[in-house]
Amino acid sequence: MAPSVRYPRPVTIHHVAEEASVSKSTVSLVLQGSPLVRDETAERVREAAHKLGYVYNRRAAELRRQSSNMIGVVINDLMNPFFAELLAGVERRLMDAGYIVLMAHAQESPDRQRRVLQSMREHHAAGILLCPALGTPRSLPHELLPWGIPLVVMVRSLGAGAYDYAGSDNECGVRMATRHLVDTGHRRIAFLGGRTGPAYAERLRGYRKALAAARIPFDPQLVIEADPGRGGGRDAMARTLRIDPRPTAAVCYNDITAFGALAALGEQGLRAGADFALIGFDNVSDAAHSNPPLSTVDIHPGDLGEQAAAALMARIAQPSVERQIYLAKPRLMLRRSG
Amino acid sequence: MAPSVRYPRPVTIHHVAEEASVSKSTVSLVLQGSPLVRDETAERVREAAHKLGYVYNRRAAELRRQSSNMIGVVINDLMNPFFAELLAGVERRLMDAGYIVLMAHAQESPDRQRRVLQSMREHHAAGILLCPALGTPRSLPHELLPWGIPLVVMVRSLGAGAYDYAGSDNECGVRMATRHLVDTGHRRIAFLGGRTGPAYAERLRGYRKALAAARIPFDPQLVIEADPGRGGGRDAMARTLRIDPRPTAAVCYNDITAFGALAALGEQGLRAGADFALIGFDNVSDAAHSNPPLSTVDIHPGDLGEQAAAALMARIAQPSVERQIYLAKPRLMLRRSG
DNA sequence: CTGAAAGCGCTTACAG
DNA sequence: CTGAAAGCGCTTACAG
Repeated sequence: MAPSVRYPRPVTIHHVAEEASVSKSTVSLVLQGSPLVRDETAERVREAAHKLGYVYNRRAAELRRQSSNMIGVVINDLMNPFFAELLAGVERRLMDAGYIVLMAHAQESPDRQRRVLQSMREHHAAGILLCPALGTPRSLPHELLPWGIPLVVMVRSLGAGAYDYAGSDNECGVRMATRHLVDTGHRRIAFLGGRTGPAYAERLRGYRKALAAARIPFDPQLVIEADPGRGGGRDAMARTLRIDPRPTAAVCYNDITAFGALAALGEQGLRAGADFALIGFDNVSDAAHSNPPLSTVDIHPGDLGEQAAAALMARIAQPSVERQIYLAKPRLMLRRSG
Repeated sequence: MAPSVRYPRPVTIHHVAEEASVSKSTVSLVLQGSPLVRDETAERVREAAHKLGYVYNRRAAELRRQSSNMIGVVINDLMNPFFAELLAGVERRLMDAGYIVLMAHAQESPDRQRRVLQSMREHHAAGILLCPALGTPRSLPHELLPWGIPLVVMVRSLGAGAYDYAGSDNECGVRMATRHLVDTGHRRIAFLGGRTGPAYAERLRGYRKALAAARIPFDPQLVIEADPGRGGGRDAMARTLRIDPRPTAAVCYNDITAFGALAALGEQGLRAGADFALIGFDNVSDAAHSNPPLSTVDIHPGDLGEQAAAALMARIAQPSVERQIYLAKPRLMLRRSG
């Protein structure tokens, strides 16, 4: 059960009204900056409020007017800086617009995710920004429809369905990266890391398409699955270096996978860039300062979060707007690694 | 002004009561799992609630009983994985205890911080976990006292004052790291990165004490100030390598500073560990997979967040408990870099 | 064991 | 321009 705390009785508009010798309604009006109240009266009310240390009770106000300025945002992998940056972008935009965020970290657990969603509903969130846990049923957006609370899905697509979405063009991004590797002379190019999830399939497709375009036969041996994290990237690279004939380049599922791969390369005394070409995906801020700095596909994580927030706010303002799909346009960001 | 959204009229306990042919009070009772209601009746009520798609209005309930299960947490630098991990720990513990978190990213702006604090107050947060923005007045905890809302300060101390605090033993951690460097034969040891803030002073002191203990004269030229980030670490290391005679080792203000330093080392064709010994501070999860893996002072970021949350919950449960101070015990985590 | 009533702190027509 | 009254959805003594 939810824990609770009691507070000392606060000063309310009632007390302010008394102090200023007006009615509660008048106080409420001036608090809302209504022009209906005479300046002189308004000033008296404000002074009384200040004198008594009045603090607005937003919960009471929102209950009465059936509104809310809280937005639920659920993130599933805060350990990945990509999501931390996404969250920062979301929060920045929302806060600037006067919202406050109810944040939950579902840790890739669909069950935990379900619970926080329910909790956000009970708290009357005005909208929800969801970056779905791996394994989230595709029906989720549809299930939330009757809740009547605006939703935008971020980063991980949930298949066809009439929900707003903000993500990146995964296929195109990886295609560009792979093609760059081909253009710089590589033939044995691995696809490193990742394993499941909507983004994985799209990125892998980009890899295959670029290969096909260059008439390089697809070799399943070169797609090395691994946990989509640093450890996974490290393992994946270690395995890659044992393949015979050895690949000379790789595009990674995401930046942190690439960081792990950088570590593995270092362990073998190999230098990314010189001895092995490596490209990541996301362009988290760390990428500019890794050893060596990572070439990557830039999808502007923070900006993506801002766009998602903007889409949600648009949906809230106008529930009937047509379906919004924002796909960050990937840009190849070449640094030292590839 | 805060934006707002209207919702369709929801089904309330009133409707459930009608459907189940009981009074509102009875419905409320069964919703709370009270043993005062006959099983048969309770079951009928639950069925009615389910049938009508009733959803509990927590706001209304909390307004009535003057309680809250929302905890405000303000983080100031989400771009630093240390804080992201801290946040994840906080959230994990809080959610498991039935709370939901109101999260804000003040981005090191005391003004922004002030606004979100105010907003959390208006929303009746049951408690606040604050990792203060750089430049936060030391009087802040004292100013919040009359708010009557439990507060625990995290990571960055705000000087003397009667507030709960969860952080790490900075001085001790850096002393251990410096001493390790001394013990492995280094004499010219730099202190890299950081510039201001409470943690900076403490860490620098640890460095000086370790030097003093080893009878190595302190050389101000070897403390290289820089932004406490990756870029700063990179610059700082570049500058360090130009010092004559050149230092052979460094302890860094934090892990991301060390990551930047790793990059700078790589640019010069130097290998951390072999050519230059480097130790970080925090032990963020990336540290295990950097190139090369980073030796660092482990203060268990996630755990620290959990402890802070636990302290807050203890304070909420018992407002009169004596002052709580949790200092993570640092452990030297030796990997490849130093 | 269950119901009628008051009240949490606000807003919002509606009179005047 | 200002006040009295009803009501948002719940909980909680208090009767019965």
